[in-house]
Amino acid sequence: MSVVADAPGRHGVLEAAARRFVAQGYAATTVRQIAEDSGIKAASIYHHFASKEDLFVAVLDEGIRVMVDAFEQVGPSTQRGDLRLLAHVRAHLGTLFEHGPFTAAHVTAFFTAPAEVRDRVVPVRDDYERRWNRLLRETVEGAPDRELPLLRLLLFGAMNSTIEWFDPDGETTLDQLAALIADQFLHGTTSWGTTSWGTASPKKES
Amino acid sequence: MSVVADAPGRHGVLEAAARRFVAQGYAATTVRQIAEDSGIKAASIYHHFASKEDLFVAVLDEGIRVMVDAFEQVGPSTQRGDLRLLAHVRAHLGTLFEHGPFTAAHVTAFFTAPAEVRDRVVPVRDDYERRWNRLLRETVEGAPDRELPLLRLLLFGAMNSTIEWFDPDGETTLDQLAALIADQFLHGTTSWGTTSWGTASPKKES
DNA sequence: GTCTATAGGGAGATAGAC
DNA sequence: GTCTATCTCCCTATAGAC
Repeated sequence: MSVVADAPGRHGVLEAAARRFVAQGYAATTVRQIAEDSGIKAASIYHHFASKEDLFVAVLDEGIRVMVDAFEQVGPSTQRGDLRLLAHVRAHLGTLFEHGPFTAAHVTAFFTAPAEVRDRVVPVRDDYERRWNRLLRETVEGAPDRELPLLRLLLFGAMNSTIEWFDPDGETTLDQLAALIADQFLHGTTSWGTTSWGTASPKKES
Repeated sequence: MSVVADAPGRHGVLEAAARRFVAQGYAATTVRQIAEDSGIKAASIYHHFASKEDLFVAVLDEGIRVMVDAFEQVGPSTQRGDLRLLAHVRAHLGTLFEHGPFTAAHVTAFFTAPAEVRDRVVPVRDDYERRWNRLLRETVEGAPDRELPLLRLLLFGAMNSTIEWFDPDGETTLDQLAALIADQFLHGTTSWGTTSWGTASPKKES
């Protein structure tokens, strides 16, 4: 904790804020802590952001930008259904563990914010969710259209929960975790053993 | 919000606290709010609980008790693999939506608490998680033993995420949702259509 | 078991110098 | 763009009467 960022300025503050929001939630994070992590004083935060609430919204906006970017970079090149879904699952997990703390804030801090703050972020979330609905419609065969949003919510639930227990420095790689999740989502657990994904290892505690 | 409980006393305080913690998280919830919802003054809270932290731990302890109770009541009567898992998925969803706000606090409020508070609850969580590991070992065929905890985490992620979007008063019943989740977990999404689960309907917003 | 009163601390945010 | 100093508010928790 309390690691001073290399470069201050607006983006340094934004990243320090994201890390604190992820670790402690919105309410438990103080502007003074964010300032200390950024290497400046609390009052200086207000030169970059009008309020703690605005700072939080800026963090979540950046988180969505990272997610949409990663989604776009997968591109339509991978065409077969299963591999295409796998590529997007891997990209989503990448935004949680490899592309800074901004996306993780959506998972761990979003619901710790007051409802009025959450409402300001919902519109940008919708865009990302629509991309996934479209993707599932094109890769999942058999499921009726009206159930796709619900299947997406279950897949998001499984993917996003990893932020609470997966250790990216453990035995299992993100590639293996993505393969496991994509395979489980598409084919379930009873048909196990048709593919081998290597060893899986969650953190010590739940 | 701010609904005054019918009966005060220790359990009234506990339930009011659980509701607030679920809705706002640990840090954003004040002892004054809990007192107001319970129909007493803030100072009176401290007659029942030594601190806000103790009150929070008591809520989570009760949440685990509800979960273990529900798990036990399913019993070993349902013997076929798929139906047995379905019964436990249904029971777990029941604790989230039908048995008071205590279990929901584990999903929405647990990670909003300071780490020292979370650590006090981890031991009681372990018990419930072990039951599920045992259940999956007996109902899921094919998966290697060392991957079962990871599959459990994915299933928990999917089940627990429902607290963020499922509307128990909507078109879909909890029975249908449980069937959908159990079927998806065991058989995936590509073999869809072999069973019909009725209409699924999440809330308006994500 | 609940109350009034209050201690003691820390929060978000602003004013104005440099 | 960052600082020091400070305002105002509300938090958890305690003391002691009833």
